[in-house]
Formats: sequence, C-alpha cells, structure tokens
Amino acid sequence: MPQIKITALDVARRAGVSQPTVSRVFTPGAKVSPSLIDKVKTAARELGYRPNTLARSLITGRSKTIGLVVAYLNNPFYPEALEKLSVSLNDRGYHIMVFIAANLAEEIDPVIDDLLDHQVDGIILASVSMSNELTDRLSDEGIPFVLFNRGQQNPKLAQVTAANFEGGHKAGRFLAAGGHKRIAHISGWQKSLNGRDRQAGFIAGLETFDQQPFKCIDSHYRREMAIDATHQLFSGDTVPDAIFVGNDHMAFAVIETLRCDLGLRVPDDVSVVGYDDVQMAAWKIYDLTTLRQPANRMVDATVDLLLAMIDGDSVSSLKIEIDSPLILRGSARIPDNWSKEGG
Amino acid sequence: MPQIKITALDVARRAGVSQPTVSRVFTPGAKVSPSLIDKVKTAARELGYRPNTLARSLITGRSKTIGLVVAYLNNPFYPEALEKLSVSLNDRGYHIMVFIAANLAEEIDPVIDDLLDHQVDGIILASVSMSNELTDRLSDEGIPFVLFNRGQQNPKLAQVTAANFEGGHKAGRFLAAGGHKRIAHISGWQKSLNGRDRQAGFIAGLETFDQQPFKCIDSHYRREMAIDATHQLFSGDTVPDAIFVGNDHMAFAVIETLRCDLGLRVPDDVSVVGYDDVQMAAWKIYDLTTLRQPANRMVDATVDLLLAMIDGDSVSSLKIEIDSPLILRGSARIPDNWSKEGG
DNA sequence: CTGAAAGCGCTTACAG
DNA sequence: CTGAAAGCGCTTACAG
Repeated sequence: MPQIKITALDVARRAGVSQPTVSRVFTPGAKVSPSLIDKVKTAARELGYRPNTLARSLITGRSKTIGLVVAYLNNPFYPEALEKLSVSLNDRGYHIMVFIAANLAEEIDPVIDDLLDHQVDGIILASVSMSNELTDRLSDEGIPFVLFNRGQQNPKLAQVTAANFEGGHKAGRFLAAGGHKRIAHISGWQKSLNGRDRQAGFIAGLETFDQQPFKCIDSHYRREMAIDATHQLFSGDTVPDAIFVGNDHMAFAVIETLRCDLGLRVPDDVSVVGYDDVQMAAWKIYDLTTLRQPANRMVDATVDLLLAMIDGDSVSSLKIEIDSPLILRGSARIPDNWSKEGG
Repeated sequence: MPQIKITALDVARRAGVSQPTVSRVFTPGAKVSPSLIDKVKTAARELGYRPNTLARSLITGRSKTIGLVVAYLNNPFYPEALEKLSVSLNDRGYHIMVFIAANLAEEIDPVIDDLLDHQVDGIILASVSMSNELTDRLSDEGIPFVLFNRGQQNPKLAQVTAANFEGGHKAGRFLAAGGHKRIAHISGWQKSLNGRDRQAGFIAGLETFDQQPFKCIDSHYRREMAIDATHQLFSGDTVPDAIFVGNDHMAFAVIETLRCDLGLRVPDDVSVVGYDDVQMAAWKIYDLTTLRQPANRMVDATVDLLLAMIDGDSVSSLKIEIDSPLILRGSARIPDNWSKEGG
C-alpha cells in the first residue's frame, strides 16, 4: 500500500546502488550487470516501485500518448475502430487519449488547443466534420497526425481510407447488373471526400450500364436525415427499386423506414446496399449487402503510418487506400451471373 | 510553426519578466498584475507558447487524467457512456485515457499495471468481467476508482449502478400484469451483481403475481449466447409468452431470433422487455420496451463521485443507485390498467 | 505583486 | 558496467 510515493531513489537506497542504475534497469535498451538487475528488481518489488511515466515523458520528450479525435460514436464503425486502435497502439507501447469533437466544425478549435496542451506524440483524426483550417493548423504545429476514414485532397496529409470511388463503382455496377432500373443514392456528407468519392464512383458505375441515378440525396451520414430521405424518395409517383446508402449506419435506418413506415420488403420491393460492414450488418434482421471497410487493415495502416511519422521514418506513401470488397448478403438481389469480385 | 519547443523561459525573456511570472499567468489561481499579464500573454502568443502539461503534472502530482477501463464496446451502452464521460470530464478539466480490457478476467492484470504506470488520478471501471482481486489490488494501491454500471457487494467500493433489483421487479410485475403466463428470463452474467440483482428482482416481481419464471438462462450479456438461449426456450413443447432480457444488447438478438429464425411476432406471440434503453431501443425496427439506465445521470454521479474522491472531499455515499424507469414501447403487450410508474 | 531558488522523478551524456 | 552531474519544463514556498 504505497500511500507515500516510491521513487527510483528509494529503490536505489534499498538496493545499494545509484538512482541512475535503477533507471537503467527499467529502461529497455540499457545495459546493467545481471547481479545489479537482480538487486534492483527485488528492492523495487519489495517497495512496490513503478517508474513514473510522466517524468520519463518529460525528459524523453515523448508522452507515448496518441490523441484520438472522434465525433460520431453512434455510428458503430467508430467504437469498433476505437477498440482496435487502442489495442494495436497498446501493443506498440502507446495509449489513447480521447477527445470527443463536437459535431459542429466551429467547435473544433478548443479541442485542438486541448490536444496540443497534452503533449500527445501524434493524433488520429477519425471525425468527419473537420475543416481545412483544422488540418492546416495541425500541420503548422508540426505534430504528426493521420486522417482515419477521412480523406482530403491535399496529398501532403497522411490519410487512410477505403477505396471509396471503387467501392461506390462496385455498388453501382452490382445494382445495375441486378436488373434494377431506378437506383437511388442516399449519400454521405458531400462536403467530405469519402461521401463525394462514393457517390462519384456510384454514378460512374451506373454509367457503365448506361444508367443514371434515380436520385441522390445528401444525408450527411446522419440517421434522421436518412429516414427523411427515404420518405422523400418514396413520396412521388415513380419510386426507386434500389438504394445505395453512404454507410451502414444510415442503411439500417433506410431498411427500417422501408419496412416499418412504408411497408416495403427488402429486397423484394427494393434492394439496399450499404458501406462499412460493421458487425451489425451481419445481423439477420438487417442482413445487409455492403462494401466492407476493413477496420483491421485500416487500423494497422493507420498505426504503422502514424508511428513511422513519429519516429521520423520515411514512409512510402502518405495516402493509403484499402480495398472495399463487396459483401453479399440478403438485402439486395444478386445478379444471376455475378462473379465473386464484381465482374 | 514552433518546430523548436517554446518554453516558459523563452516567453519570460521576450516579455522581460521572470519564468515563474510566466507560469503564474498560466496558472488559474495565481495573482499577477494586469500589466504583466498583458506583456506575458502577447509574448506567449507571438511565440506560440503553450504550457507543458507533463511538467505541470509532474510537479503538482496530478495528471488530470482518468483511466477508463472498458471491455464491451459492442454493447452500445458503453460507447454512449464513453462519450458522455469524456465530455463531462473535459468540462471539469480532466481527460480520458482508454484501457481496453480483454473479456477474460485473467488478462486484466497487465491492464492494471499499465494503468498504474500512467499516473492517472482516478479510474473508472466500466467493464463487466472483473474479479475481486482486481478491485482489491486497486484499493491497495490507494488510487481512487469507481465502478460504473457494475456493482460489488463490498460496500467500501465506490459504485454507480441502476436500481437493478427494482428494475427487474418492475419488469416481472409489468409482464405478469400484462397477462403473460410463461415468462422467461435471458439473464446477464450471473457472476455479476447487476445480472443477479435484475434476475432476483424479476423473480420477486413475478412472485407478487404468484408466478414463477418459465425459465432463467444465463447468457453472460453476450449476443451469441442470447441467440442460443432463445432457440433453447422455444425448442420444447411449452414455450414462453414473454421474455425479460438482461440488457438491450441481448434483447435485440432475441427479437431478431424470434422474428427471423422462429417466425414469431413481437409482441403478438411473445413480449420482450430489455434493460438499458440505449438509443437503438427506440428504433422502430426494435421498438423495445425496456428499463432505462439513465446514462446521463449515471455519468454525472460517477464523475462527481470520482472527482470528490480525488480531491479528498467527503462523499455522502459510495454506493449510488439510479432509478430505472420503465419505458413503454411496442415490444411488449401493455396491461390494460397499467399506470405510468408500475402500479 | 515579483524574482531567485529549490525540486517534481526521471534520463542521458560524461567520466571512470 | 556504474556513478556524479546536469537538466526536462514546469510549480511553489520563500523573501522582498
């Protein structure tokens, strides 16, 4: 019960060595003779000594802490990513400090101040509504950061995303090949590159079948807006027979609205395709056909990239795109001769 | 672009004051003359100075960091709580460092080591599968911690939970009053106090109607086990007409299994009641009648309690129970003359 | 109100 | 391999 704090000096005295020797015993790279290691370790154990990370960080200039900025924890993709990021960073000796960003872009500035005050070694921006000013500011501060699941045009920014254009393209081709003739898109935020790329890919995919979207509605990745959009799509005389939705989170809302509000069957009356493949997508109640964002691979890439930047290692590419395979499930009619990878 | 680090000394020199004066300007309580405050602040702004939190923490002995240990981010209650906890703690000048606990109790020890090394001022344990050894160990270390949504018998441990017994009691009475005759319980982990209290309350509630549970199955708060339990319940000759489920997360799986696997209607064939009232419970596709765990109130209580402990303030009670109102929705038949609060 | 001094608990050259 | 010394960037008594 170390009510009083045990320091390296206490351990040194008890072990009959100098304080730096104690330090060396607890520093991975350092060389100490086996006999001293032994003495120090027993003394440390007896006293219940633990090195003070704060002091170490102060002197090494590395906090071994990564700031994770995240806004939309209600989209299950983010808790899943948060968990994986934390585990992966732990394995590499880092910890995550969480910064919840308000959904409004204007309120992001205090978060950045906060972040900078906390001596994080690097930052992962997993949020969606972030301005260029923000990334500019972080660049100015010279602190390594990577955009997770969020692209920006600027090729100098480290970013890890799915291959969103290709994913959207695949969705478009898949639905057109399935014989759908009025394919709508409830899109992610069109001010985000993710949202734009998926939509652009979708439109291009339809074009290969000489089709145009029935309609595209920007629902900002928000559940309530996706519900409204669904109602809107089915309020006219002609209605869609398929919907490509900008992420799973909204797709769940779309399926629900179709079934519970509009009395339509999925996929008999309308096919639905999402994007992400969060765990819920595999639940039988949704059984959602979707483009997978491979969270594990994205997390690995993000961690590798960020730690390389922190260590000053050269990185081959700052912009990493991970393939989005199409996961076939029951929410969308499957074309008769649809080969495994979108052919 | 402060590539080189700006310290208080740099600011002091530029402002023509001493370094401690700079420190005082950035220390909330301290007294400095307005003219110096001005000088220092401009100098700081010009140089892009930010106080180093690490150094401050080292000297004050307070990291202003709270360790959050959490295991089950796939139960949406926890991301919701995480978000609220982070925001609330931020408001009070603290930040959250995340520690993902493995689901297995044996793997918790390294997490604790980790936690202790990081000079957190306090700990929130939001995880479910934690042993008494763990809490004993933390008590020994003398670091303030509170159990969030997880009770332990030991009255010396700070803990914030819902009034689980009463909640279960209400669920039992509600379903019995609704005319159900074969009411089953798919319970949370019976080695957790939460799980036991809810089940005990449920059984006691049924007793007031001279009923016994149709069957109780421990599904450990796990989705897959809840699915299995549902199948099991409906595999015999007599089957339940209502199920009280230990949390919403499992209740979603139960509803899904009922509908998609067993072709049963909710609530026509079987009523379902959950526990938590996570956001998803209100989704039309589930429309889940449930006992609410008021996340906001639980978070507020947790933060108040933990910070009081950290500040050494006296706390009136270490064990806080928050009422669980029954939220009436469509997944369970409502008794004809059911008054608002369970009468 | 302000400055000179000491010190938080470590790491890291520097000698030996 | 080990110790004496310096110092990371602050805060906080202590004088004045």
